[in-house]
Parts: sequence; structure tokens; C-alpha cells
Amino acid sequence: MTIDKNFDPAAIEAKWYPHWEESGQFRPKRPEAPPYTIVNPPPNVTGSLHIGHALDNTLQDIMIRYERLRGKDALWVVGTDHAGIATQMVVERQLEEKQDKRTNYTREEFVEKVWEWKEESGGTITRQLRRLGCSMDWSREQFTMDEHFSRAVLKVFVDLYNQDLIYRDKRLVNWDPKLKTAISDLEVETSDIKGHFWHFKYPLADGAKLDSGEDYIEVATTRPETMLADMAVAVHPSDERYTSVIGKHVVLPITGRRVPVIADEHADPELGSGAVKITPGHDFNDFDVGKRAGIAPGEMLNMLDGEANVCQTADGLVPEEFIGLHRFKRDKVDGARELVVQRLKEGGFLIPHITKNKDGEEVEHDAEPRTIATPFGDRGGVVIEPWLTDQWYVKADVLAQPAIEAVKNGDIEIVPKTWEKTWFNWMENIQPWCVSRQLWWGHRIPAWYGPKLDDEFNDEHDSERVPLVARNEDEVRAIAAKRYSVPPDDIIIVDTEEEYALEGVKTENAGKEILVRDQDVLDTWFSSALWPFGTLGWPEEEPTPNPSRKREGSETYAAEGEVSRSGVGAPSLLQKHYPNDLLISGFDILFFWDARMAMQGIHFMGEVPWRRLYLHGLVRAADGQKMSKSKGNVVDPLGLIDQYGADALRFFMAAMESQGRDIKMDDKRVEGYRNFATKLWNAARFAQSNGIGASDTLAAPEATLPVNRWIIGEVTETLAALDKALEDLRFDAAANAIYHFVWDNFCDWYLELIKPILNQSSPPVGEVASAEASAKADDGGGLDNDTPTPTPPHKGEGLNEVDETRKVAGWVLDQILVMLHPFMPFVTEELWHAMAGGEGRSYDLIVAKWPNPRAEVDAEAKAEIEWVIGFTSAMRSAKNELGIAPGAKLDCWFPAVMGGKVAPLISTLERVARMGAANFGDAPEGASMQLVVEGQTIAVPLEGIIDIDAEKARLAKALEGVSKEVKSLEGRLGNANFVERAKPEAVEKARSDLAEKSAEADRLQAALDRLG
RNA sequence: GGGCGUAUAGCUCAGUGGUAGAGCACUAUGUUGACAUCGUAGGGGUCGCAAGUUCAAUCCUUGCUACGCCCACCA
Repeated sequence: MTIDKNFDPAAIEAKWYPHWEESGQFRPKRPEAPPYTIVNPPPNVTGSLHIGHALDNTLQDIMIRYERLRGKDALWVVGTDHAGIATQMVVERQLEEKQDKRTNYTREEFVEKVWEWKEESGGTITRQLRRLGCSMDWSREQFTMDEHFSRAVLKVFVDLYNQDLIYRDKRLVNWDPKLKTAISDLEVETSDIKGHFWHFKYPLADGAKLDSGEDYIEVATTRPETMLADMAVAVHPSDERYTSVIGKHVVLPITGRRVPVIADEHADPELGSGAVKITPGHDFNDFDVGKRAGIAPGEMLNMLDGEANVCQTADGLVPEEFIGLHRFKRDKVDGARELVVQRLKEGGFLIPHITKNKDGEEVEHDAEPRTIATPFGDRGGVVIEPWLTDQWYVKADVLAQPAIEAVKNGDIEIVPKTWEKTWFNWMENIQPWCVSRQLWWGHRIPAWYGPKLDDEFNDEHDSERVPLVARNEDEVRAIAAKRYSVPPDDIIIVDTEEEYALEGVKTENAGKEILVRDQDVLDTWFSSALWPFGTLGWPEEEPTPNPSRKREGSETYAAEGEVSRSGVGAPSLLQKHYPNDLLISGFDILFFWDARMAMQGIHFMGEVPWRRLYLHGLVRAADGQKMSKSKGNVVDPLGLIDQYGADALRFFMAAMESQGRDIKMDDKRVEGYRNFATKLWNAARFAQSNGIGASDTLAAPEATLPVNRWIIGEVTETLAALDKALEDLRFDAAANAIYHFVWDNFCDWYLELIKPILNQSSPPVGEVASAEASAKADDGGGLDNDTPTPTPPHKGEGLNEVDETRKVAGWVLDQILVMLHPFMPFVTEELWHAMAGGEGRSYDLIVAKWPNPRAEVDAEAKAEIEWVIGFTSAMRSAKNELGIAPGAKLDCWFPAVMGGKVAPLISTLERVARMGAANFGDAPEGASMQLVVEGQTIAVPLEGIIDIDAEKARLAKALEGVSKEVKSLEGRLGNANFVERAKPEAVEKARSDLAEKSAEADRLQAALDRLG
């Protein structure tokens, strides 16, 4: 197949991806092979690919393709997340656009609509992942609300409940009044906003007075509206200003509620007046203070409804004019906050804030301006309201302990290591995790509420019902039947509170027990935490110690479903692929997802979910800003793929991914990697047009020519660097290693060096008697330009040098394609096939073998080629600086001792360095250019051609550079402390460097002297 | 208030206890049959500041400055 002149990434991408997928090569059947497993962070099912996904998935694909090439049973689990809040919001927004809303539908109807939307848009992101070239196992694509996955979720909830690790509790929760659901601590984002600090007088009741004589206590607040539900005023127990009134009461303005003055350490005497109003139902601190003061959560007054509008408190003391107002000003309409301030001001309860204007006059303000750290919901974007509700909580602190331990003892390796501290810090201070959400889209909590038994009531504030937790209705029916001592048929299950409240339900079922299903769904992260095992067959495949599961160093695995020799069943998918080998995620979901996976994985599987956790940073806009829709600086990865190709984008991501740093977007760099792909394309095209084709060996071919021996050694070194980099998860180092090899070593030098070989006709083996020529050269005798190209002797049975070179070049190109494939899968696969001869390749590159050159680096060849490179560079540089045409063929005089070394290279040097005749011995008298290469001076006579002064200046400059180094080395070696105390190797190196540099300086000096 | 990260060439970033590298940009130059999405050559950095450790510091330690991120209930 002839390689096209033009490299067209789009055409290649469209061709190979479907081929790979349809032929099942993303997970070839390798039952005997050691496993390698990564689970993909499931993207939001209705989302689309953003630049962060591009980074995340590129890195994973590199590792999966690499391990697949290394022969592993590489499994990349893929699927999508139902993303409860996000998805429900999208669908609700769609309804809003049609002047419709969720509550116009039943729960079933609405959820049906979400499913429809999921079906409609759910393919978007998976299509986009394919465009990026990601080689996931699509045949096992999953969704967090798939039936089997939901079973896992239910089991986890029920088990945790039965293990007393999930409980229901009434306490303050972060409530999003826009989405009307509870959210977890992690979903709250605090940001500073400008606000005010108001000071109020709370009059003391019963004529009490402070020692200072005042008949009120001053309190200050940033949230005046909550005073409608104040239940105390707290002062520090040792604050002498207030000790006399502790235990007495104040009468709250507006509501007239009598509340006690209590002593609590929470009150900071240094702050404001030292007295603080306590609203246990609307402030996390106050909640704790209230509890300490003996107020049960059920007694705590609540003055806001789910949308943060004022409602009547239990004691009925909120004036009518407040009912229904929003908590604060919204859409330019004043809310309860503004009205409270107004009424307090009118009543003389507001202590004004005094400032002086520029004329020194005092000015009164209602409040002091102040920056307030305010909690916002990360999805809804509105201020979070601490709200008193019953929610489900997970005892995260218990689950966190083993996860801490796993990192400490190395079961989980976090890369980069700096994140360990963050891991520990968060895990060690972890709070109960609120997992219930007041949404319709998600995993419904498997709890049903039944009446309390008589002995279950603690106090009058307790709810009437208790939860019964089970995986399904049959199970809960059985539990309830036992609990209530009635036949299972007498347990009636209703789905909603509305249904329960319907006329007749209770009367029709008189004598039976009615259970009402919990209305809430689970936090999305509760389910995605199970991804590493829920996607592999759990809970059907329970985790059992499996003797045939092998660790590192194992050679074979029994095939799934087969029976191994020992008679033990072959490992299940779960057994084979759990723990996963690696998890790659952005650090932004470290707590949301990674930490929870670790907790759940260890708890339910008894083993960590993954051996290594790699955390990468954010992809930022070119100016370093975070990308966001509102800023309008979002870069669409699909656009970059269209423009530069998926390979280029992928390579960019890899090359920029150094550990512990964010990536700044840089289109020019993506373009550069597109150019790199083009470069490779053209190199392959050149190779092909010179009779170079696919290699027929995996091991390096036998080679006699230094240039071939050299490039084979370079492959070996590159491979080692690449393997090391990928082992260390240094994607940048890996990308740079292969980039440098392809462009610099292979294209710039190797292909240039073999051109003279390829251009000669292919003489039959044995006809080129080169030994003679070499021997002649060794004598130091002059060789003129007409001497036939000397060729080193051939070993073994016969390849002439053209054939050998073609073979080696074909092999090297094959190795390049394999090594580059994880980074640039498309162009490499295309070239892999394009380079093949008539028969074609017997397998696709995606399942090729990772290089195993079984070749040592040939030091002799390496030295020789490096000398050629040094000579050529010196020649080019000198010509350039002296203004000599680069194409000018200049005769050279080499020292006689170099005859043996130079003679075989003459044709190469003629071509690459544009050398004229090679002569050995002393150069003729007269002006000449002097090249100093590795300590040898080569004279290039240029009488009358060059500007002597220019050459002098050039040499002087070179001498200056070398002298500087010599001076530095001499200084160091002259320092007795250095010689005595430095490591012997360092001293030795300094000595040899000095010898070398001094020699070079001497030669340069000599060359200068010759010019007069 | 804690924790973390980053400061290296004009830009974006690697890197090492022994006087620094890449890509892009820049300058000069090039129609030598792979490639101008290219070749060749070149300029450009007291490695944020200060002190310390060391024979030797861009690298280790401490402090400072600047920027960024995360966590935390300051009314």
C-alpha cells in the first residue's frame, strides 16, 4: 500500500476506530494473560466531552494501550453516570423552557422523561470519547442505573444499614433552596461576598440589668432574619460583663419570644459585644450550642420552608407580615432580612454603625459592611441554608480508617505523593456523609417507614414512624410482618406520602400495617463509589479469596469459566480484575469519588480498589484562567481534534502532563504535535519509496554497518526511557523520549545518514571488497575523492549493505510505530498497515508486540556515529559563521591517525557534511578553517575563500567558551577542599573534563596561531 | 486559621548538588528528489529575593515576596 502524499488525520481516524471496535480489539481474548485494569471515571450521561475529559482519558488510554501491547489482558471499564442533580436539572430546565415544570408530573412520569433524555443524549459523550481514540471495552459499557449496578447499590445501602454504618438523623443539613434538596459538605462551595454586620439590642426581661447598667444585651449578626427563630443568647461563661444575667431572659423584639441567656464557650468575648444570638435551627454552630443547652433537635424552631421563605415557627410567634417572604432580598424585592432590620430600627433596637465622613462629621449606618464567607450550592448556585431535616448519613469516619491505613501501608500508592497529606487530612477529619437527596432521578433509598412500636417513642418530638431497610418489597414485607407480628399479606406498601394520605387508604386497610416508601434518592457519589467492583459483576460474584488470582510475577491465569489444573475454578472477572491496577482522576474529585471508592471498596471487597491512584491537574485556558462557560473561555477538544487531529491533541496532553501541575492550553503546541505526526508520515513515505517495508522480525536484525548498529542501540535506549517513564507515570518524559527519538535521531540523522547507502546500487554480496580500502586508510594514506566508497566487511551470510539498511530501517520504523502507538494510535496504525508489503500485516498495531530488541547498545557504533554528527555539526556551523554556502564542498585534512576512522565514512560525510575530498596528514600551508571535533583538529584549507579575520573571530569565540570552562575546572581542582572532600568520582570527572577541555583549548589556540 | 503548590529563555514548561534544556516565538539562511506542517545555523537565562548547610547550591534548609489551589463554624 502506497502512503499518500498528504497526511489526513480525519480520514485515518474515521477509518481505524470503527475497525478496532468492531473487531473486538479493545479487549482481545487473553484469558491466560496477566490482567491490567483501569476503570474510567464515568462521565455524566448527558454531558459532553470537555478538555478535562480529553486529558483524563488520554492518559488512561496511553496506559491501557501500552499494557495491551505488552500482552496483558487489558480491561478498560467504561460507562456513564446518572449524575442525579445535574441530569435532573437539565430536564427541569427543558421543561421550564416550555413553561412546564416537574411538579406537573408524577414521579414516574418525570423519571420517564429523564430516561428519554438519557436515551437521546447519552450517546454524545461516548461518541466523543471514541473520537479521541479511547480504547475502552464498549462491549461491557455500563450505566450507574443499570439493573445489575442498582442491585449493587441496594446491597451496599442495606448492608451498611445493618452494620450500623448508615443511620437516619435529624440535624442541620446543607440545604439548597433552589434545588430543594440536601447536599453534602463537599457540594458546598464557600465564597466571600460583601455583606453587613448588624448590631441589635435584645431587652432583658423582668427588669434585669447588666452590671454596666444597661437593660439590654447587644448582639451582632450577619443574618438578622434568623432572629425570628432565636432561642437563646449565649455569652462566654467567664465573661464578667454578663455573669449576672446568665440564666435570666431576654424578650426578643418582633416575636416577643422569651429566651434564656446561656453560658457557652462558643461565645467569643473578643468578638462584637461578646454576646451572640442563638438560632439552633438555622446555624451549624448554634445547633451545637442549642444541643449543649439541652434543646432537642425536634424542639428547635424552624422559620424557613424548603425554598427559604419564611414560615410560621412552632410557637406561632412570627408576625403575619413575615410569612411567605423570602429570607433576604431577591430580584430587587425585599425579604425577611430587610423587614427585620426595618422593624428593629423602628422599634429602637438597632444600634447604628457610625463612621466619619471626609469632613469629620459622624454618619450613621444601619450596619457595618463586612465580607462574609458564604456557602453556595455547587450546582444550584444559591446560598445554602442550614436546615433542620431528617436525612440518611453514612458513618464515614469508620469507613475512612482502613482507607487511611491503605495509603499508609502502601496498599494504595498515590501519585504524586504530595497528595497523601491531603488524603490523610481529609480522611482524619471526615464528617458524617449525608447521602439522601430530595430528587426523583437516582437510586431510590431502599427504606420503608412503618409505625413505631410503643416502646420506641423517646419523647414527643420523635417522628411517628421508623425506617425498615431492605433490598426490595418482598424483603421488607417479611421484615415488617415479623416486626408487627402479622401475616405478610397484612403489610400494605404505598409508594408516596400522597398515596398514604389519600382518603380511604387507612380505613380500607384497617388492622393492617401500612409502610410508606422513602421518597429520597441517593447521592450520585454513593453509587459511583462502587464503580471498581459494581462494574465487574459484584454482588453476584461475591469476593472470595481466590487461589488462582496471581500477583506480579505470575505467568498464566486460568481462563475465566475454565477449571485450572489444581481443580479450582478459574477466576471470575471480578476476581481477576479487582483490585484495579490504576485509577486516573483529576484531583478535583479526590474526595467526591476517589476517597469514597477507597472506603467502599475496602469495606465490601476487603481489598483496595486500585493499587495506584494518579491525580492530574486541571486544563486551564491559555491565560491560566480556569475554563468556565460564564467566562466564555472554554476550549472544545472536538474542535482541536477537527483542526489538528486526535493524535496531536493526545500527544499534547501527554507531553504537557508533568506531575503536580495544571496544564495551560496552547494551540501552537498542539499544532506542533500535528507537525510531528506529519513528520513521521513523511519519513515513512520516504522509507517506503526507498524499498523499506515492514519488518519480519521482532528482534533487531543483524547489522554490520555502524549507522545501523547505532540506531538499533538508540531504539534500545529509547525503549528503556519509555518503559521507565510509563512505569513512573511520567507521561511528559515518555512523550518526549519518543518524540526526540523520532524527530532527532531517526529523521534528522539516521535517514540522512542512510541516504548515501540507499542511493547506491545494490551490488551482490562479496563484490565490495572493503577490507582493502580500510586497510589502506589505516596507513594514513590520502584518499582522493574518486576512491570508491569503502564498506566494512560483512559478517555471516549475506546481506549487502543496502539490504541490511532497508531491513534495519524497516525494523526501526516498526518499533517507532509500536512505541508511539499509545500516544498516537491513529497515524501509527495507518502507517503500520501502509508500510506492509503485498501480504499485509498479520495483525493490527493495536495488538502488536511491545518492542524487545534483545540488542545491546553498541558502544563502538555509537561513538562513531556521534563523531559523524559532531563533525557534521562543526562543519555546518563553521560554514554558516564564515558565510560559506552550505552546499560548498570543502576538502578536509584529517590528522593521519584518523584514517581508519574516517575512511569508511567518506561517502556519508560527503553527503551529510558536504565534505569535498578527504586527505590525511598535514594540511598545506596557508589559511584554513579549523574544525575541532572531539579533540582532533581538522583543517579545511580555504586560501582566498574565507575572510581570515572572520575565522579568527570564530575561533577566538570558541576558545573563549572553552577557556572559561577550563578556568572553572582548574579553579575547582586547585581548591584543596574540593580534592579532599568531594566524592572521588566528582574529582576524577573534573580531572578528565579538564584534560579534554585543555586539549581542545590548545588546539583552538594552535589553530588561531596558524592564522597569524 | 491550617495544608499544599508554583516562581528557570519573550511565551509555555522540563531538569540536575559540580556555572542550565525542550517546544513555540525570534534572527540569519536554504528550491541538495521524505517533509516549507520542512532543513541548517544562531541569539537569548546572575534558575523570585535573602540568609544558612556544603569543597561546591538553580537544586538541600530557613525566612521573605508574589501568584494559585484546597480545607476550616468565626456570630
